[in-house]
Amino acid sequence: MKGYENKIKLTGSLEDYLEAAYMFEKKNGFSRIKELSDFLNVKLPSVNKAIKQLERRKLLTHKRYGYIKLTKGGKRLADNLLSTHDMLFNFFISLGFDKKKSLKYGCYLEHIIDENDKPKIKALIKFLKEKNYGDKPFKSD
Amino acid sequence: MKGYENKIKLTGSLEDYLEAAYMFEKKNGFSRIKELSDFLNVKLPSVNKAIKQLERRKLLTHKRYGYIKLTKGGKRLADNLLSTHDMLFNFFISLGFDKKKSLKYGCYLEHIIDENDKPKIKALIKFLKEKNYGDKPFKSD
DNA sequence: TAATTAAGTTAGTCAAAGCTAACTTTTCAA
DNA sequence: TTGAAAAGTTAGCTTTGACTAACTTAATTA
Repeated sequence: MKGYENKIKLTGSLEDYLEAAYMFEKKNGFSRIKELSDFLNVKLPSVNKAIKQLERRKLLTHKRYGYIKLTKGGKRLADNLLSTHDMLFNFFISLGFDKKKSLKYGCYLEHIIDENDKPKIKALIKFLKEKNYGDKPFKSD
Repeated sequence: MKGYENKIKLTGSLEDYLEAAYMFEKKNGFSRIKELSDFLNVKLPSVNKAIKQLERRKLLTHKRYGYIKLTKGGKRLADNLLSTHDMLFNFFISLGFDKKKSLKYGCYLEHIIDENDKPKIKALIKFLKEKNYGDKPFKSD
């Protein structure tokens, strides 16, 4: 039915796995358990389990001992996750936080931020960038 | 030993319980399981268990079937948590988010925000308040 | 003051998300 | 081409933080 949105609701953790898999796939055409393990700083069996769950939800396919590839639906979701991720990272950067902190804070908020607030955040980034806030961090005392 | 800081590290969840208990205690002189349950939207046994953990860590005392009161150390910690909470709430308000969202986003970040970033955030709030950003929310398109 | 209701407690269940240990498959180099 | 190393898998454990069901204590009110 038109207009019907099949909301796939993942946990924050599963969103991280999907997002990372998508990143590697964009770079190399596929991703593997091992690189996700290294990237996300979790052990191989943790990745294995997560990938199985994403497979059950039809967000990706995983050939035993082989490649991981996102499905169409997985890509659609991951695209949105990644753009949210990037947006929030830029948001904190434009507020003057360093890269490490911007990544940390962004990575937490990306799982809970409301879709309706994204335009506002984008507008804020644009505004702050124009003011060069990131380049002229506040003196804090 | 002077200069030695005994870092009590709580989970985000336990921080929420301690913070809420402190809020009620400031208002009424003590807190109770039931009001924490209502306030935090969890069942009575969940509060009970959390309170026991905070008691083990000597952050509060709890008389069976009775009052909850923070210890000196509990108050010191809770004071810091609460001020972080308020700061982040104000931060999002000053960026133009509504109260509900400001609370939500603040409540997530308060458990992970770096102590060193607080002065920056305070400075940002001050700056944004002066510019009246909260009152003139961005047109998002 | 006895009975009912509200609050608090205890025990045990569940899901999420990590882990280790032990095993299997694949890959690569001698 | 074979055998060691790397990658992947499986099973089962652990912690956190919620829950329900059943019970006990305290408070209230008829």
